[in-house]
Amino acid sequence: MATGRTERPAQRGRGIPEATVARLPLYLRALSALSERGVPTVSSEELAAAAGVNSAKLRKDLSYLGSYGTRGVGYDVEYLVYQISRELGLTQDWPVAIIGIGNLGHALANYGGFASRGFRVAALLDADRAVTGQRIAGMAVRHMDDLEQIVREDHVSIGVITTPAPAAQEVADRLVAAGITSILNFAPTVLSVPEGVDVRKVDLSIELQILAFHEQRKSGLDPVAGPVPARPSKPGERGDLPEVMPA
Amino acid sequence: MATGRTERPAQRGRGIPEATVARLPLYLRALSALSERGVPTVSSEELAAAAGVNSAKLRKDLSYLGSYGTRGVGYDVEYLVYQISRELGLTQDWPVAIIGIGNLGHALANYGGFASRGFRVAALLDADRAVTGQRIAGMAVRHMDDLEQIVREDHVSIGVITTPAPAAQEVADRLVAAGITSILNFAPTVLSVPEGVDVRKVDLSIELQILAFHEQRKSGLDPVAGPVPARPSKPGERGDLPEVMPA
DNA sequence: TAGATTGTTAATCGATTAACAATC
DNA sequence: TAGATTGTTAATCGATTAACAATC
Repeated sequence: MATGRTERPAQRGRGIPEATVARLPLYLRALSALSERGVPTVSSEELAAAAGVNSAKLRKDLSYLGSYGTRGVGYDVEYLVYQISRELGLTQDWPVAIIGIGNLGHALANYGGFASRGFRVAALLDADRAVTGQRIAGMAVRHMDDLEQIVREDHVSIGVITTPAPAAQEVADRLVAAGITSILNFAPTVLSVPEGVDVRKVDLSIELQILAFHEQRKSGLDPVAGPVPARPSKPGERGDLPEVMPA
Repeated sequence: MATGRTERPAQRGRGIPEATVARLPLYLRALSALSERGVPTVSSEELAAAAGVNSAKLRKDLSYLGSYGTRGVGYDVEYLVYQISRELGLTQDWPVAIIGIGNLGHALANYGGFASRGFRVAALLDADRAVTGQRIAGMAVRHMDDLEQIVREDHVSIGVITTPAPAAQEVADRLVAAGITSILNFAPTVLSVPEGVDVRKVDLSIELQILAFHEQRKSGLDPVAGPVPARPSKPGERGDLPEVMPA
């Protein structure tokens, strides 16, 4: 193999920080919008504003991919779209399987945002025979029994779990056994998976709880409604009297 | 006001790191499960395992709330549930409005995970008269025209945006104007809001893109499909020939 | 008392940011 | 050339982690 193969800029390859990877899709989205508007070039200042970050961070992030800008000019929109897409692995199509066709699975099956970004919903799966066979978004829902076959034949490497929480771990185990190495988990459970399998989670109620925390600070009140549980008494402390909580 | 009011442990109050706040809901979920099983106490090691973090991080996180454990014993499950709930502001009920009743809004309206965690879906709203009036999860969908009234009367402080992307900013503006100060945004857009308004976003396709990035590294291939856009020529460089990309 | 486990310290690591030399 | 803007450096900030004294 020629030496050129390994002569990547030092920062490329494995070395892209996770925080940067997580922002690349934001840049890509902003760039796609510019591309559709026919904008040929964009400065780090403009692109950063469109993506909702500051320009120093944007430039640092892009520098991990290489030197794709032009000083005094900015970045070529199309070229940068391509470079980021390639870095994220979106120049190929990723077949995705959705497991658990309840309300959320149903919504995701119909979600247009996947197809437009290099993902293809290859299969909808459910364990309930009352659901299998139904047609959703033009696809028949298949039974979980077909999982292994589908993964094999359609080269599915990403699974999306939208089952109820109690079923999620078992589904994850089956996905892993079938050869899937990336899981997007919507069930509110911690999944345990072997090394080498990536799990990302989306938890709707966790996001709300984080908002509630900040909302509480804003309103200034420290509201305590309902009974306050007794602090468990420790040996050496005076008894079982519920102590007054700091208001 | 008595001085005791301000004698909080130094680390309490404003000082809780964001990363810690984001993990408190995880601990709460794990603790709730333990509570339901009737487990009276738990060690940092056990709780950390249940929440999917390491125990040093868990102890550090909990130490920001106060000293609620007992050395040699662990944490009282019920007591810690209460303390975390209080810190997150979940001892009160948060009325939530969902705006945009498409597939996703529909799914969220039916999502049980909200009610069980101190949130109450107070209203479903849509701008489309073909949708308003429909009953979903036992509630009638109201028209956007009623937004201001609903926010006022039901004391809604959290809005969930599940509209298509092009409508999201306008909806956010109206929510803010109506007095809402926390927004959970599912639309794939960067929202601009005034200081003091919190926005959190959930973007399904971004999560998939992050998975795709890592998936690509695993498979080892650096697949380039389709045409490679020409690198924009810079003055001083040789012409417009598309350069060969690093494979 | 001996064993267990917390709460905290301090070291390390990674991410953010401002500033500016390089260069178009 | 002068103005604009990148790419990079270095300082700062925040988060993670191991280790262990405190203490139940």
